[in-house]
Amino acid sequence: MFTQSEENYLKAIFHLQQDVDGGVSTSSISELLQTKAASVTEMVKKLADKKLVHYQKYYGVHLTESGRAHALTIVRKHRLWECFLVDRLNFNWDEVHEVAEQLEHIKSAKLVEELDKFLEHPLYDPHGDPIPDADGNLPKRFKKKLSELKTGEQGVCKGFKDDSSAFLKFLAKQDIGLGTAIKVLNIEAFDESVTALADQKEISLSKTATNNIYVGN
Amino acid sequence: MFTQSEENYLKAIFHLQQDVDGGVSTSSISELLQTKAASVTEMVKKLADKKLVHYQKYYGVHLTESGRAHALTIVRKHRLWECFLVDRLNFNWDEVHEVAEQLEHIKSAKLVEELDKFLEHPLYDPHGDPIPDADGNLPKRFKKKLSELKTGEQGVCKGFKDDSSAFLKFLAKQDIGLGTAIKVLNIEAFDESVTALADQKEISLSKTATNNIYVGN
DNA sequence: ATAAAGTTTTAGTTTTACCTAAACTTTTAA
DNA sequence: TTAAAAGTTTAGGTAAAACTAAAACTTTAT
Ligand SMILES: [Mn+2]
Ligand SMILES: [Mn+2]
Ligand SMILES: [Mn+2]
Ligand SMILES: [Mn+2]
Repeated sequence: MFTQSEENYLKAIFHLQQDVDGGVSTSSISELLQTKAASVTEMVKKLADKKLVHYQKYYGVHLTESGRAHALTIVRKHRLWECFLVDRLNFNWDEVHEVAEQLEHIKSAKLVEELDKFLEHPLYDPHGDPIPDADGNLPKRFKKKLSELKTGEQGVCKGFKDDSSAFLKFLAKQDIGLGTAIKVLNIEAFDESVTALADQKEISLSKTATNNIYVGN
Repeated sequence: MFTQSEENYLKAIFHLQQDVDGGVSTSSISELLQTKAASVTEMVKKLADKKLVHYQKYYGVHLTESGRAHALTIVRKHRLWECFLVDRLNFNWDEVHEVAEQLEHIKSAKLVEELDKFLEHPLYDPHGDPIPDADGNLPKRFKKKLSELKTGEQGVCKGFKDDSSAFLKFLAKQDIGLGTAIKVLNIEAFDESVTALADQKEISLSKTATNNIYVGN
């Protein structure tokens, strides 16, 4: 159906679309996919020919319904495979992403649905990211950040904006994971760094860190 | 490390090597991989540059130690994934091959070893083909064919030479699978077709069929 | 309003893995 | 033993997906 490269572009555009209101820029795609802007322009034209994106020269792209639907199937596969790796194969949450990047391109409708069944239809992946169902419906995502809590407030860790291996390893070191209860003890006026109680333990988190942690109750 | 295409060539040469004593011919590779002979010649030169095969113009190729080692890792992955699909995801044995052709190229040493552990170190895949261990050691393969049994002899089905979907579906229809006991009742002098008792049921098998079924006791 | 800065597109290359057609080598069989 | 057939390699080309360099366009800042 689609090439691996086309799928990577669709997924990238899907993710970038969530952070902007207008079209997704050539440069943001090239940055995310580690390619040059010129390569993006070329591919984007091909995707437009295939009616997967709307493309206005110089003003970026956005996914068509068909493009979005396909992007969601890739995201679904990526996150299901991450569940499999963590829940069944003893991978750590900070080492599944690169493998899932490969596995998400395996083409077999039956494989995805059987994997989903095998994992008992998980709603969130090991990083708290929602898994689209077979029809492309996304469970709600928690979008309140730890940095938005005031002194004395508390929340339960529901997901992470940055899921780089570096950040995930850092969180693991502080014993923060999905479900960890975090109470804000103090917010430093100077740099907005936070002193917090995470599962009884007192820790200190920079603004950069608190901005990348989603909380709920 | 290696491209998907290079891996497919290595695996093809590995499989073809088992049926011939001299070098593996360009045409046999091109037939197996559904490419043209000219493409094979090109790739084979590249593999020779990388010291994965020995290549003598006009006399075919054979794997070097390094080429064989890598071919074995791909075969290992292919067969482990087939086990996973059949044993854990409810795939039929005749629908796993194409998916395993994709999965065998996923690059992650940890994934292979964890999958092997998860499956409890299987020795044979769903078609009775032996799974190389992490060091590249292959369990013994049964190589006596059903067509070699004489009237009155019996054997237990241990594997299949042809594992095309068509043949596997045919076997399933006759209720023949790994472990099925088969007793030869009669061999037709005319075309060497066999009447046999397979798990109490009387069935008739062509020479083509009996040539593709391996038996042991 | 215009120039500078930044971004995007176009034009021209490269690499990989294929292809066809022609040339060459080996095998076969008259 | 030799000529035809069969198999293989070489030569030259294409398509996909990347790249660089340079031109074109948009945005921003005087
Ligand atoms: Mn991921
Ligand atoms: Mn994830
Ligand atoms: Mn197979
Ligand atoms: Mn098999």
